[in-house]
Amino acid sequence: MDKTSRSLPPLDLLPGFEAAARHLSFTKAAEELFLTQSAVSRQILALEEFLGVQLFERRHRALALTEAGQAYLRTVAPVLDHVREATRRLREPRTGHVLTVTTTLSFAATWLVPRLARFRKEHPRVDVRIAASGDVLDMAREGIDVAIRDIPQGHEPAGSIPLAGEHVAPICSAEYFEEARAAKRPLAKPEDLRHHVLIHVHDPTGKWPWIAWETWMESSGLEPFTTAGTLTFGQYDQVVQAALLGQGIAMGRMTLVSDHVRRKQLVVLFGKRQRLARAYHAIYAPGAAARPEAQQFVSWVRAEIASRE
DNA sequence: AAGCTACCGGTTCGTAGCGC
DNA sequence: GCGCTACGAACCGGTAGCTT
Repeated sequence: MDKTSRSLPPLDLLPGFEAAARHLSFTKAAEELFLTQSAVSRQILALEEFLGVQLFERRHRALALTEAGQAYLRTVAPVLDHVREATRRLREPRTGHVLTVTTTLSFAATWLVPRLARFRKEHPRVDVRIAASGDVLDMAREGIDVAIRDIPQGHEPAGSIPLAGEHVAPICSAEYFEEARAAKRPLAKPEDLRHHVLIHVHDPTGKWPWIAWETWMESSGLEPFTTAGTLTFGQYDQVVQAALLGQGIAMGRMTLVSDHVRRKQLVVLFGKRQRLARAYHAIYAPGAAARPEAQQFVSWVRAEIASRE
């Protein structure tokens, strides 16, 4: 097979390329890879010859990536990271007590991470790894044991375990609530929101309509109205943080903010929580349901949620 | 199985260019 | 001039494939 018919380059050249691109130095790449500078230089030359494009601009006492080199690095680096991670997972001692959990960034940041120490206390032999991502992952391929996701009603995958229904309600910090009352701008009824700043999640693609203020207003039978201002954040945990700091009124996802409400740091406004047609579920990866640590983790999440509802 | 050969990927050593 | 860089030639050792 000649090189023009090969779709992959010689794979042993890629770590040299990645290291040289990262350090922008053949010498430093060589030190990292326990090779000589010359060997790295030859690897890069061989790769460039295979690809038919120049990856580096050789300058005096300096190295720079060409545009092609930058583009190639953007693809190659994560692939090598994946291979390294997969290799590490295969080679690490099989203690059987490492549990990898994927969930959304918002659930990880606002619910899971603050409670994880409690799970560790109850199950000190289980090492939990959190892979927070909004993407739907291939659990088997990514080495994930358990996923926690909020799933629309009717779309639950077979075997998923319901954890908690999702409710939303306007929330603000207790201090903000009191100050608003003292300033004669009380938060007694939904219409009072017009005198306050509303905190939004930046959602240009409409992925999370159920936590949009517009949806809540519509469901509450309110005509759209302008408010004193808006604050917008990219992630839901930032929304919660802003509400805690008294920067305005946020749309509270009750499962995620229940601890703050219980500690009276956050106040649920207008006394009414809207139930959404979606709920948090735990999903086991194929084969993971039989692992005791996976069962322990899911049971613990259920118990934690139930105890705070 | 043993020997030969070609090839590959590495090293060593030397060269050249440039900035300080 | 020194120190750092990349590059190239010559060479070495291991391996795969072929021949006997």
